[in-house]
Amino acid sequence: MIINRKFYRRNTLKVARDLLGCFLMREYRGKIWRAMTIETEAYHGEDDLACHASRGRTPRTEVMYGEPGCAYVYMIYGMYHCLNIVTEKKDFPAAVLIRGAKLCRRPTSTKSKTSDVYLDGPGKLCKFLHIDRKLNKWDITKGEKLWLEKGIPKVRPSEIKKSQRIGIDYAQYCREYLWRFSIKP
DNA sequence: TATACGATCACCT
DNA sequence: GGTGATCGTATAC
Repeated sequence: MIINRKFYRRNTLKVARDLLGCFLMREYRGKIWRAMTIETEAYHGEDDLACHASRGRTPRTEVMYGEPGCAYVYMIYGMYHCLNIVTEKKDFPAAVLIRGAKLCRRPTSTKSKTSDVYLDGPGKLCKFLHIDRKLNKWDITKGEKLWLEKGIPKVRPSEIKKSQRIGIDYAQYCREYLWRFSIKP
C-alpha cells in the first residue's frame, strides 16, 4: 500500500520511526527495486541546528517548506546524493533522511538462502537506486519513479534503536538529540 | 567574484 | 584513527 500524504504530515520524529520497516520503491529504466528502510534520521525545523533549514528559507531548502510527501534530494561532498522525505505541515521545514535500507532479492540458490544487499549509507543508497537531483521535489505519494509502501508487520518500539545523528558535529547542542533511528539487528 | 565547508565514502595506517 | 575526492551552497567581500 502506497504511503499517503497524511502519513508524512505528522511529527517528524514519528514519521522517522514509522518509516523503519517500510519499503522504498524505485522505478528506473523499466525495473522496480524494493528496499526495506532500516535507518533514518529526523531533521526538524529552523531550531534544529543540524537541519539545513536552520538558516531559513533559501532556494535549496525551499522544498522542505512545501507540502509533505515530497523528496528533498541534495548533493553532498560534491560526489554523493542524500534522499530525504519532507514531513510536517506546509511552511514548517522538516524532513527524514533515509540513511540505510536492505534490498529485497530473490533467493540465489535452492537452499533458499537470500543474498541480502545492504544499502548502508545515504550516499551509497542513492547511487545504487539512481537517485539524484532530478528527483528533488518529486511527489512520492503518486507511486511513480519513487515512492514508499507500508511494511508488514510494523516494527515494534523495542526493535528500534535510537542514537545521535551522524556527521553534524557543528550543530552544537542539537548533536545530542537522539533523532537517528535504526532497526536492531 | 571568491572562499570555506559539508546530513559521505573508500582507502590508508 | 585520519585523509582526499569534488562541487553546490551560503556567506563574505
